[in-house]
Amino acid sequence: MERYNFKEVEEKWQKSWDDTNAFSTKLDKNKKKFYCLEMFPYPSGKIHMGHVRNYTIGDVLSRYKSLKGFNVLHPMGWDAFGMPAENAARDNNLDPKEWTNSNIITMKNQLKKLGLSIDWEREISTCSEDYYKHQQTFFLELLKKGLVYRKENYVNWDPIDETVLANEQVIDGRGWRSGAIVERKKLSQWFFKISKFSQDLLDGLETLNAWPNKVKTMQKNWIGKSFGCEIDFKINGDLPVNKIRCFTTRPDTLFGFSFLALSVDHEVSKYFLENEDFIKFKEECSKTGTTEEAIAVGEKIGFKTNLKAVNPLKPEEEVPVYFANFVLMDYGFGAVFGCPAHDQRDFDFAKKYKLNIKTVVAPFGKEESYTVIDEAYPGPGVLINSDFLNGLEAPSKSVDETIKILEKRNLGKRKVNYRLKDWGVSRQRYWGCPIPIMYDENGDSHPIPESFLPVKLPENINLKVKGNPLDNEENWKYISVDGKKYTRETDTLDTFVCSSWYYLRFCSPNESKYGFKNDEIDYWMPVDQYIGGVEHAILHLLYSRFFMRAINYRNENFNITEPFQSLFTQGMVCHETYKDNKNNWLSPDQVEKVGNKYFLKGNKNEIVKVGPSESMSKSKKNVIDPEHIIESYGADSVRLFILSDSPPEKDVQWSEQGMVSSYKFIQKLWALHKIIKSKLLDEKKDTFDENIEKFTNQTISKITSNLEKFNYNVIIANMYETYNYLINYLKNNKNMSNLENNYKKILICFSPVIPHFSSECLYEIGISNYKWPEYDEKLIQDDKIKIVIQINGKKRALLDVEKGIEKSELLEIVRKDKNLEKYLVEKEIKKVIFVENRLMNILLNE
RNA sequence: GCCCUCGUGGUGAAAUUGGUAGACACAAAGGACUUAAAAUCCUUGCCCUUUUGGGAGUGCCAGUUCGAGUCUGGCCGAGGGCACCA
Repeated sequence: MERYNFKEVEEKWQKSWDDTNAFSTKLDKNKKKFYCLEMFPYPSGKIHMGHVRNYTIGDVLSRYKSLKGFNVLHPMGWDAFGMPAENAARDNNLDPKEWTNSNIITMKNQLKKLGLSIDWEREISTCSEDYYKHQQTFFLELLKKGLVYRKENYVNWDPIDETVLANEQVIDGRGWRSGAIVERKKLSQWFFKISKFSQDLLDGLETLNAWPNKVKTMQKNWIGKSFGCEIDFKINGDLPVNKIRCFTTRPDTLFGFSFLALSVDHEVSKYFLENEDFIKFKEECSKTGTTEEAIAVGEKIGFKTNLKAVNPLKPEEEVPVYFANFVLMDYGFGAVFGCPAHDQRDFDFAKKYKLNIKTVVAPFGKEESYTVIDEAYPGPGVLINSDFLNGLEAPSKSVDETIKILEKRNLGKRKVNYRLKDWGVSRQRYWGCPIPIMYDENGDSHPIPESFLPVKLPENINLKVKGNPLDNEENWKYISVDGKKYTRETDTLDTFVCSSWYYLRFCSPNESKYGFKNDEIDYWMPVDQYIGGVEHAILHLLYSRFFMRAINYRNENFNITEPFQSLFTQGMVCHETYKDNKNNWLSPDQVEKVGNKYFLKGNKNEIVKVGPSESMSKSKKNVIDPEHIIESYGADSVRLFILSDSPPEKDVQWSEQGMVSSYKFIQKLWALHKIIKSKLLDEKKDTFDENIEKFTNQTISKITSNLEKFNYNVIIANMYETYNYLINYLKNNKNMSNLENNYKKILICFSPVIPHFSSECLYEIGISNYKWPEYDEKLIQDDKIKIVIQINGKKRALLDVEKGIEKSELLEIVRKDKNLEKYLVEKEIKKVIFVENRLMNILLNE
């Protein structure tokens, strides 16, 4: 038997697709469009299994939609700015641009070997001037619209390298390269006013019906709308501070007020800048990281002032005012009203500083005797110990009621607050899009004039400097405009900015004047299906949604608010982890499995420790190189395997055995193909066979609906079922006249998953132009069905009956059935539940 | 710590969306073919019964229902996100 030569076949078809630009797309208003987009990759060096999975999922969909007659846009590009290039370049004395571009070439070749139906004529790279120059235009447009501003913000500062660190570069509070203890430091930075659109971004979520609920919930929580009240607390003390404004969602617990906590950056802090203890305290606070997690987990510490805050509902009561490390200047007004009995964080703080803990909410039914002792009670209940508020249901009625009282007495104001912070886009790095701004001698910022745009990144620069490399480029740093000398902005833009609009660029990749053409985005946008990792659920997706609104804002020609119509978040590719006896990570190809035990390859004496299966990552060495796998088994086998084992939205375990079985399956399909082909050549074809007709229609129906629902793993099962059916069927059947037509349809159904194999087989039976097959609804129905008979809810029989059988008729059959007789004899039937074509449940009087 | 998601055989999973739990595959055991091995094919798969058959069973505990993997509440466990990785 001739074996299937995947190498030859795959190369042949890939070349043919390349030569004919088979997947290049043009705007065609007569055709319905389908824009399929997968999150574009960072060109880190080689593609990894996560890419294989992501792009296979998108490719299956694109090929299917294309066969369905859509004008499919399926582009690919490179998210090419970012830290890894800068680090690799710095460590190996390379140019980030060369490093990036050579990675792009490698990865593009690897993607082509997967047989993806990509329109490579639309390839873009965010680090090319052609791309980032438009981004500078957008930046200046947004600046003009008042959506960009400058403010001070904290960063992770490495005092040895004199550089800003990303959160991931801070390991256990120390800089990853220098080992210095990382400090919080304030820097003046550029911000996008995403908070202006808080409500709009929240409302927009309601329209995204084809997004996973979990992503919508995450974004909703991220935006963090809360209803509450702003309260001005009267302040007594020896400083010229009369009042401090607070936002709270629980004004109803004011009678449990026991301290007021301020951020160390609160304006009141200006009176403490000469206080040595306060300075020390502030330094102590700066050691807590900048992440929310670090603040939440870290110890709560405070600095007591001699100020007192007055309880607005009980003017005779004064409580101390503290500075505290857990209060953020970004949220509310940088001041928190502390009610320890009903907030765990406040409770911990109060315990530590021995402050009053007064219970003001009791769970329902415990109004008489309830007191908070060991932990805060944040749940619902009834207000107690609260004077005129007593008895109100908390928080459902009490919050609203309290706000009314505060408003009436002019002590507070109803307010909606959002957690969403403005987007800081300044990065103190070289390898990013330059921010088109310059500063005059007073330090005031000005847009770079149009005639000086784009601002190009300087080349051949020294990356091994302290601080920001661009800041050290004396030849680049200064610009002279109209005879006046300016200093350039040396920060570059966050790479999330690049990925916030790239999907527009794919619509007009060659437009040179502006980032996109209106008629092209009008046709192609929105993206019909966006596919990527759930790790982008919040930031990238929210930033993109913001970016569309920002361009839309005061722009009559731009009508997009939601860029991604449907979203699919795929799971990760996981593999077991291995360690040797010195606890060093081992890669799977260093490990050998004998029986149930794992050994170091070539050394049966050293047992390898097997760890849990985790997302493939270089640091844990549990990676499988897709290129190597494609070479050994072929692209179709890899595509088949990566889809087969788990639903695409869940994590999948990489398994060599699973991979081999996919490979074998293709070989079996090839053998089947040869049998069918020989039957087709046989001239005696006199019988028309209904069975295969019916089977084919059922298969088309199943695969079509599973494609629509992203049940790609089930499609693979459908493919196995199809093989199992056909191989048995052909054993027992002579030649039939309708074999070719049915086989053709089956091959087309397989083609989105295994395009090379299917193309070759279709070609071999002489078919080159084809569409997605339709199925006949009448043909997929069975006349005979199996119906479940339950007695008192327990399954007792499975009966073969005519489809559509009536309740009374079925009951007669049941009564006569020998196996069921014993249950029914001498019993009275109380009730019969009948679900047509499904089941009958007979309830007996016991 | 906060937010989100997910728990079904030895393993990955399927289940017409409240109606036959375990499709399809991997692994294992037994068998067939073979001098032998590989490859391939067949059978088996929790407990009781020789069989027919019966029982338990979808992380744990309750609840709703004629009926729960699916709905509700509580608990336990795993994973993801937490604003400068992309």
